[in-house]
Amino acid sequence: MVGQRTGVIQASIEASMSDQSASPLSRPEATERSDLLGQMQERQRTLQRLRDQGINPYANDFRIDRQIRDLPGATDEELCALPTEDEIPPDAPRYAVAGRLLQVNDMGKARFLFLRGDGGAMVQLYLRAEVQEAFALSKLLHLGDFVGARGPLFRTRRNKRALRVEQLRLLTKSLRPLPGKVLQKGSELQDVELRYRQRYVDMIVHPEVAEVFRQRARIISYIRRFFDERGYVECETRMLLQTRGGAAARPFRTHHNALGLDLYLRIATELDLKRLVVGGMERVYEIGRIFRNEGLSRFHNPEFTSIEFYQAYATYEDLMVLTEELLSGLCLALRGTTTIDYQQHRGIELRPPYRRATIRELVQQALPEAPVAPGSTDPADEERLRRWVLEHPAAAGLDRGPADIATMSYGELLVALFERHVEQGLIQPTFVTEFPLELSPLSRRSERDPRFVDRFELFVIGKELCNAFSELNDPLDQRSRFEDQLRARARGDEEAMDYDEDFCRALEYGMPPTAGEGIGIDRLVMLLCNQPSIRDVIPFPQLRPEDRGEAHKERVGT
RNA sequence: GGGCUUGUAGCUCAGCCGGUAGAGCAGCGGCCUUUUAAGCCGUUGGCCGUGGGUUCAAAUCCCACCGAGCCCA
Repeated sequence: MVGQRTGVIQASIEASMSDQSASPLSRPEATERSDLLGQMQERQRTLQRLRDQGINPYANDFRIDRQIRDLPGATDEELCALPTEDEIPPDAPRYAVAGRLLQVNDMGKARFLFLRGDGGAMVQLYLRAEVQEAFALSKLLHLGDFVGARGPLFRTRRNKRALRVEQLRLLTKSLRPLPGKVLQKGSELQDVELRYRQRYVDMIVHPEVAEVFRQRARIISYIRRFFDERGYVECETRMLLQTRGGAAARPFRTHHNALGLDLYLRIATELDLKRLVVGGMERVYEIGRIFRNEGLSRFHNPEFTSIEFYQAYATYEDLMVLTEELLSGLCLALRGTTTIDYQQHRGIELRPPYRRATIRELVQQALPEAPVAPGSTDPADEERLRRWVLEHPAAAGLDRGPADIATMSYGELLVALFERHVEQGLIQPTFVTEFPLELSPLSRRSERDPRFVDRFELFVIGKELCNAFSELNDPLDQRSRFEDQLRARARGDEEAMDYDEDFCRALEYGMPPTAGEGIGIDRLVMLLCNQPSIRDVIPFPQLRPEDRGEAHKERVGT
C-alpha cells in the first residue's frame, strides 16, 4: 500500500521533471532521486514564484559598501561601541553588505538571517515584520542563497552584532540544498571523494579549505618577491615540447593538428631556462606547472607547480645557503616562527643551518654492517657493496632479485639502499649530497670523485622538497650523458630523457658555470600549512572519472 | 599488490545474535517580535553500494564485484 503510494508520487515527480526539461532550468541528474530532487523542485518553484512577483532572482544592481569582513563591530571593543536597537540614532550609518545565507532563526514576527562573506566573516541580519517587503522576501529564501542587505548595525540583547534590515535583496537563488547544516559542528562532510570532486561545496562547508589556498598564494608571492629582489628574472618557457628532458619522468603526450606533430607536456623547466642562461640571462627563474604521467598518491598529482631558478657563477653549495635563507624567511613570514609541526612530527626546525650529509654517510649510518665506505674514491667500492647486498638480502631489504642486483650500477645500488633505509627518516631538513653520476645526466661531475656529481636534494618530513646541482656545461660530457640516456631507454627505462641536440648546440656556444635548483611548491605548501595530502593544497586535484562504476557496469553488461 | 575498516534519507550517523528501516540536521506546514550557530508541534523523504548465494524470510549471514578510508610494500 505504502509502496504503491510512493510509486504514484515518484511518477508525478518524474512527470513534472520532464515538463521542465524544455526549460533551461537546472535538472537533477538521473542518478539523483527522491529527497534531493524534491528539495530542488521546491527551490525551482520558489524561483518561479519570485519571477511571477517581478523579482529578479539573479539581480546584479545591489551595491555593497564593504565586505562583511570589513564591517565594524567584529571585536569586543567595537561591539561595545554599537548601540542597542532602541538606541540606534536616526542618522546612524547604514551599511550595505552581501553574502551567502547559511542559517535562519525564525522568531515568528522577527527573524535572524546569518550571512557569510569572504574569509568566513559572518554577520547576522535582524528582520522585523514591519519592514514588510524585506520580511516577505525573506520567506522566499533558502539556505545557500546570496543576499544583500542594508541598514544600521546594533548590539543585540545577547550582546551580538546584528544589522537591522531596512532593505533586503535576493542576489542569487541557489537551486541546490547545502549538505547538512553548515554552521553546526559535526556536520563536516565525510565523503573525501565528494570534497575534492565538488570543491565548491567543500569550501562552503569548510571555509578553512580556502584558507589553505590563500596561504598558498602568499607563499608563491613571497617566493616571487624573494627572487625578484635578488635580481632574478621570471621567464615563462615552453610547456609543449618536441623532446622530453630535464627530469626522470614519463611525459604526457599531445598533438598539434596544424603541424601534424606529436608533442610532450613538459616534465621540467630546466633545459629552456639553461638556454636562457646561455643567452646571457645570468639569473632566471620560472614558477609554473609541470606534468608527469605517473600515479596518484598523497604526495603526487599529475600536474604540479615547481619553481626552478638558475644562477650563473654559482655552485650547488651557494644554493644551499640560498635555500636556507628562502625557507627560513618564508616560514617566519608565514607562521611567525621557524619551528613548525607537520602532522605527527613535532618541532621541525627550518632555521639554518640544515644538516648536510652524503648518501653514503647516511646509508652507512643506517646499515653499520654494510661496506659503504663513505668518502672513499676506490673503484673497488662497487664490487664490495654489491657482494654484501647479494650475501645479505634481508639486511639490504631491496625488493629485487639477485639477477637484477647484479646488473645494477653502483649509484643505483646506493640510491636504492638510501630510499629503502634512509629517506623516510629524514624528518628535519637535510641536504643530501653526492648523487651518482648515472642518475644525474644534467649535473656537473664532481672533481673529487668522477662517479658522483655536485648535487643535493633537500629532504624534510621524509620527502624530497628541493633538488639542485652545479650544472653540467661541458657540451661533450653532456652529449655522452644523453647517449647514456638513450641506452637506458633502449633497456626499457621509460623515464630516460631524449637526446636534446639543440640543448647540446646551446652548450657548445658556452654556458657560464651555473647552479640551478627546483622546489616543489605543492609539497612546500603541505609542509608550511600542515596539510596531510597534496589534494588539500591543490584546488582541483586529479580524480578518477566520476562515473567509473557505472561505466564499468555497462562494459561488463555488454 | 597485501592487510584491516567501511558503503543505510540531501548531510552526519544508529540498526547488523535474520522477521524488508530509525534519529539529529536539512526540506515542507504551523507557533513564537532579540535568536546563538535557537525552541516547540506536525510531516515528506530509503531498490540499506551492485550482483549472486544460504533461508519460509537478508540492511543484517556467505561469495564476487565496484567505490572510499587507514596501514604495509
